[in-house]
Amino acid sequence: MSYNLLLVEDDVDLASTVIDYLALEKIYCDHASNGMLAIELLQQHQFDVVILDINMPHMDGISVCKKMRELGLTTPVIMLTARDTLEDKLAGFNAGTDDYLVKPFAMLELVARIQVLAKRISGQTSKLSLYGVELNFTAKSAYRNNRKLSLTPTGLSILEILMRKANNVISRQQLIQNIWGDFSPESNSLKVHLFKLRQQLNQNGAPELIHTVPGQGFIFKSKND
Amino acid sequence: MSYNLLLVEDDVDLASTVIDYLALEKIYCDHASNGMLAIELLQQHQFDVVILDINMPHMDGISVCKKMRELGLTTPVIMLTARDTLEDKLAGFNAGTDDYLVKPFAMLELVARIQVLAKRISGQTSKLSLYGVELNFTAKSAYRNNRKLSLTPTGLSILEILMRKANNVISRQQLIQNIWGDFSPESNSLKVHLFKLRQQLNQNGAPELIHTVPGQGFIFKSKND
DNA sequence: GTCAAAATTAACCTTGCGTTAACCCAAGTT
DNA sequence: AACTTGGGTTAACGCAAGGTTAATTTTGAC
Repeated sequence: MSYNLLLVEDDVDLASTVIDYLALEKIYCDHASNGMLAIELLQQHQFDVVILDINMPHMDGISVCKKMRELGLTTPVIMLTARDTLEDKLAGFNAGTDDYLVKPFAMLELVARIQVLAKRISGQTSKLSLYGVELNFTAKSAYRNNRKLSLTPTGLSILEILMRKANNVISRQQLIQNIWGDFSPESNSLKVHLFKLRQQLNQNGAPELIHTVPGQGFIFKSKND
Repeated sequence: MSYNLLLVEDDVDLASTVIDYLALEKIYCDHASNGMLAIELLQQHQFDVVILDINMPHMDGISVCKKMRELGLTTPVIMLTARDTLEDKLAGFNAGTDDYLVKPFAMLELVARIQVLAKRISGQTSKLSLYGVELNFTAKSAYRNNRKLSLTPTGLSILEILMRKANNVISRQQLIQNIWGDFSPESNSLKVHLFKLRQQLNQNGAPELIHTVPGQGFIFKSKND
């Protein structure tokens, strides 16, 4: 998995050290040497995470973060700083940062924290694993408790739709829309697909995961409570 | 905004210190003294964030977190620990934690980090919570004191209408208008719906929340005001 | 063109929501 | 006291939504 970052850091040497290291981890990193530029780039491109140095001339990291949030930019932010007093940290969180890392830090810790944030945002994984159900997109296969399910393409896509919105009710209409697009079968096709999908999922008495919410739709979750 | 946390910590004294402090911040915190119990509680209830001590007998925090993720529990985790080596941290992130805080830590920092994680969740699930009644729009379900109510679509929408205008009287006409639009049933349908809704809300002697204002309509409020 | 897999259809069964009507109760009116 | 009015409670019914099964059509690989 490769991520797309923005590093905001006025110290060019430090910046290139970080960028080079992250490149080894397949994390690609744009660089902005000041806050103004950062805001501009953020408005033009989509980043997974922003790494923000606090101590910068002109516009410091706190202000950049505040400005971002004011502009409605919700990209996760990790603040980097040498200052580790509680006051500084609170100022950071107050400005809307998601994480706060004190220099000197280990690159591996930065990478770990980047991954946590990036994973949350981009649901773009090739595998989806939830409640013992594993969905492998590249292999187009699904497992429950390590037992392979035999699903048809539509069965698989129904499962995917439900799992991606786990714990959310999906209406019949939404399902139909997502599977068939604007025009769809006229009869109980969906019902049959759902039935067969559940049949596969619930082999040997495994608990139901696709719950019906009468009059509302279906929901993928562990227990019906 | 009030959050609902689970603290997993075997040291009961420390636990109650944390819980008491968080209570001041309007953060309500259940307590599990061991990993097993934590997993069980997590499967039964919906928490915004889990605070997980790493160093516990029997099942340590790392294992608890791993187990959670295996089970598909995506609740954000903050690990608390006295161990601050890079290895320990990486083990934590590898197990699927969202944040890692080294003891001793400032309560205010913990609170700040809780809020960051909780906010991210609350952005994903839209809820309305009032007087112990929780309305989850994404799951289209309602709870009172964590007990699930079985409501029909109309029941749910009546509850929603009343809760959105809590402490205001809603006339019958307004209710009918909002539920059925311009043309509506001719008989006592609304009465029956209301009756069934109250029946669900007031199970095991819970105090009435939907009060009748004779000749005016209905009002959602707690008794003592 | 054949064949198997997948999708759709139709028919039927089961569940449960919404509506209705009928009845109950208390308070106010005549 | 009988009647009216606003509201609460209950049971019954019809119908739509959902689930199940089998048969038929479509698709796509060979």
